[in-house]
Amino acid sequence: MDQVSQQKSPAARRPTIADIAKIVGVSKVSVSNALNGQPGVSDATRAKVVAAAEELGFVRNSAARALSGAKAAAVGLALCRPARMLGTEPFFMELIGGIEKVLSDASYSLALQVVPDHDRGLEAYRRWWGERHIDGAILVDLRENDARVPALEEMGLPTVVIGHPSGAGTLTPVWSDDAAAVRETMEYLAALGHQRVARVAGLTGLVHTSLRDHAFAEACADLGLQAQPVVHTDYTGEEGARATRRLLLSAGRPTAVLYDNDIMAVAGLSVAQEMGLQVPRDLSIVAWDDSPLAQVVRPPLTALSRDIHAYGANAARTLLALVTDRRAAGYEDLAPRLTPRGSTAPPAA
Amino acid sequence: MDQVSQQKSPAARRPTIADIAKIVGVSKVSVSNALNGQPGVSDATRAKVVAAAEELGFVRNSAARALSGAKAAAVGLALCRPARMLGTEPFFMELIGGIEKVLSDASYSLALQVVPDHDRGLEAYRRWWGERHIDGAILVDLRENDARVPALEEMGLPTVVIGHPSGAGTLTPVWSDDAAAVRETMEYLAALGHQRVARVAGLTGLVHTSLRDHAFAEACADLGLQAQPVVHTDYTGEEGARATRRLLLSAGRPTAVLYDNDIMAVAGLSVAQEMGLQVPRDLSIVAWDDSPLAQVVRPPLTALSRDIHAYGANAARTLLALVTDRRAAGYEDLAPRLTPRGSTAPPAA
DNA sequence: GCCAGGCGCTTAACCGATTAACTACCGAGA
DNA sequence: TCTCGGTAGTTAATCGGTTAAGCGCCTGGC
Repeated sequence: MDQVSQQKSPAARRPTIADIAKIVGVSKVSVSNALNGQPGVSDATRAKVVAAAEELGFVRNSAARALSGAKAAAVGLALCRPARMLGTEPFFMELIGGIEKVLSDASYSLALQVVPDHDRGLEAYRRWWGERHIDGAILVDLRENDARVPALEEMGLPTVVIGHPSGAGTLTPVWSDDAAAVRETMEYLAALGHQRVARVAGLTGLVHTSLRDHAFAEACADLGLQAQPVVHTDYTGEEGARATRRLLLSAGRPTAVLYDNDIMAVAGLSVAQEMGLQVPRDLSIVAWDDSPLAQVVRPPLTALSRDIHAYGANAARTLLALVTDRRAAGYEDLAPRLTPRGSTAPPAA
Repeated sequence: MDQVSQQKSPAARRPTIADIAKIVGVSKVSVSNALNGQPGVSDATRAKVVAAAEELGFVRNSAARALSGAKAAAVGLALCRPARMLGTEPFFMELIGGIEKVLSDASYSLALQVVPDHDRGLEAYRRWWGERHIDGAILVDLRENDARVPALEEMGLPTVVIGHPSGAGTLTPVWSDDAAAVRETMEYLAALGHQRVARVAGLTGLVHTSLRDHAFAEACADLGLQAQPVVHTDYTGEEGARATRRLLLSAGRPTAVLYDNDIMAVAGLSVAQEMGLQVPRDLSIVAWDDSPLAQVVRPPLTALSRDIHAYGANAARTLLALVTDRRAAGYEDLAPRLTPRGSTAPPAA
């Protein structure tokens, strides 16, 4: 009786190459070769094998395959954000969409984990790599002196860093020239006649934040604009609103604000309107990252648009190359381009 | 020379239980038992094994483990959305955040794939399950007569459906009572004195859309409100804006609109303001799903809020129970609750 | 007529862990 | 003294594939 209960129900057993081999009347190896397009199998045999596999509904057991040294056909992404912040940012969903597109065309899948901090993220990468769940990884939210970079280098995990080469160590970077975008924006605002431009930035410590901070300060100096405070936030609408309120109440308030994402820009727009300021007459607003959101508000926001989907796709393509050839060149994507809309104009008076 | 090149570089080889066995001087089996907390190993031996494993940086090869019948410790989610729509909806990111939270606490990971349509989604589930990559699945965007339901049933893949039981077949549903939320909202609007309430709905064919449509029609009838058109959209701000424009230009325009998500509600708000209507004096707006976005616009939007993070967490918990015990009860989450804010008021005259 | 070489297929060994079955030993109870 | 039972370990077989090596057989070139 015990033996019966230990036996798997027949329906539950999934067909293996051995089953196919028995049906066709050849060895396991021939079946394996036939199904994998390896040479050494006659067309007739191959056809019979394929037919039998089809009929049995055969699916490769990738565990067994992996055990014999095959690829995992997956890459990992540990997204390090407090859960609360995830929903608000369109950026990552679009990025993931782009990554996914390329991966699934190559029959790769994406292992995704949302983690609260970088340590947990590193842990996820380590586990995936150790367990051979993934062949490569994508690193986002690059911080200055990011501890994950040397750790991943040491692990030998093929990794693409979404972020500036300066912080990527020997890992392969995929990035866009944020400094150029800041410069372009500042020149545009200066040309409109703005003298006091403020910046509502994202998290300090992130490489791209400080790159933009830098470029912002430099542009102010070069263009002879008055130094305005840079306010750092956590990217949420709430903090964007608070930062805006503070800026607009300060003496010598700015006539233009550059926001580090569109959520904050929209929040800032609301605050300005609430305070009785007209946009763009009294305040010009520029959003970093363009999304439908930036276009549906009134006035529609002048934004630094970039094709995030393509950005993700390029990262995935680079990673696939890295996984396959063990090496790949970094990739510089297009710089975000300024898309003027109704939220920017010369300052009144 | 050929032999040399075939040999793996020594650094690349990862330690196995055999290596540990050799060091400690016991058999592989004892190492396995020691590391898994199985009985039959003395404390002294166990300690030595653990120490050696630590020192070697041993990580279990889960492929080998899976081959011996272990769980994959992962669940799958094929997100079926055109890429373009992903970024705009906070819903899924929050949902995934909630799912992830529970999964990662249980050391499970999430296999995510973004697919263009349901067929490709089903394909992904089939592949994952066939390859033993996942132990269970989560199904979202449930359609009426969804072909994926019978397919997953037949595959025997433990699945939690996020959606109403009526469409889930024998799969385990996790849902919330949308009809009740619609009723509550309509009663509230009727109590404010609205006679003409319109609805800007999501995609037709989705189970929850038609449930809401139904509840909407029923509530109109019960409350003696004038029948107003229901406009179906693809959830984007653009379509939300267009639908709103159409509604506001129609004869006997509505005094209140219920939107199926917050993006469209925000877009609708902008359209109304653009057309010179005051919200809420001339038009009341209610958004389905509350997000920071709904709160940062002016006026802040009255919304049907629900804890999406918790919703995802409950789904994941249910799935884990299903995977572990091969059975689990469905779970009805809290109905979305109406959160009145500044966008609703009695209609002007 | 002999050998080289390619084709189609086979057997053997292996990947790294798990489970089953069996052995050796020690102490306690009859 | 013999047996029973439990502990701590062993060896062998298994999961489902892949790779390496080898074996007939046929063809073609000299």
